[in-house]
Amino acid sequence: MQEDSQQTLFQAIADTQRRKILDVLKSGEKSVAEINEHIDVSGATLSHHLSILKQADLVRVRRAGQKRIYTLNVSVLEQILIQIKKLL
Amino acid sequence: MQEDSQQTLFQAIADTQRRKILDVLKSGEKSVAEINEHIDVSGATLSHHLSILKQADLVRVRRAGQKRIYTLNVSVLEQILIQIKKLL
DNA sequence: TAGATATTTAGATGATAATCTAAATACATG
DNA sequence: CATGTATTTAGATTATCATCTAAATATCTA
Repeated sequence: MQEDSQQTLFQAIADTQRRKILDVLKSGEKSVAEINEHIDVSGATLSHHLSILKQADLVRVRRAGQKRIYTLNVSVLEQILIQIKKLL
Repeated sequence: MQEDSQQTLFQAIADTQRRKILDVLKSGEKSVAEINEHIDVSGATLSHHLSILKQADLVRVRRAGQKRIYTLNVSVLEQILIQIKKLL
C-alpha cells in the first residue's frame, strides 16, 4: 500500500460519522436515504462523507434508478487490519 | 470502549507522522531526541504529537534523568484491531 | 549554584475538514 | 415533456489541527 492511500484510508475512518456509516452498511447494501435514517446529518453532509469513503475505496456504489446503492468493501477494512498489525 | 475514547484513538492514528512515531517505537523504547532522529518535525511539534498519542494511551512515558522515555502500548493497538474487526 | 541539555508549553498562523443551505443534476413516471 | 424524487455539487462558515518560534520548566554536572 502506498503512503498516500494509507493516509486517505486512515483519515476516512478517523471520523465518527463515517465509522457509523460503515457500521450501518455492515448489515447489507443501502441507498443513501436508508443510510440517512441512521445518521443524523443533512443529505449534503452524508453525500460528502460517502464520497470520502468511496475515495478510500471503503465503499462501492452502483445505480438503481434514482437511487444509489452503497456497499461495504470488506477487503479494504482488512487492509487496515494488516497495516495496524504491522505496528505490533 | 466508550464512544469518546474511540474517537480519540482513531484521531490519534489518523496522522502519518504519529503512525510513524508508533512504528519507530515498535523497535523498542526511545527518548524524544531519539524519536526525533526519525521524524522530520520541530521538537515542539514532536512533543505535541507525543502528547496526543499519550492521551490516546498508545504510548507510555517515564522519566530518566533529563530524558523522557516513550514506549509503545501494544494493548491499545490491539483494541483498534478489535474495533475494526467489529465492522467486518 | 550557573550553565548546559532535554523536553514541554504558549501563542500564532495557515491549512483542512465538517457542516449547512441552496442550487444543480439525474432519473422515473404520469 | 413536466413534475417529483434521490443524490450530488457549490459556496460559505466555523472549528480543528499541524506546524513553527520563542519562552518556560526540569534535570544534570562542573
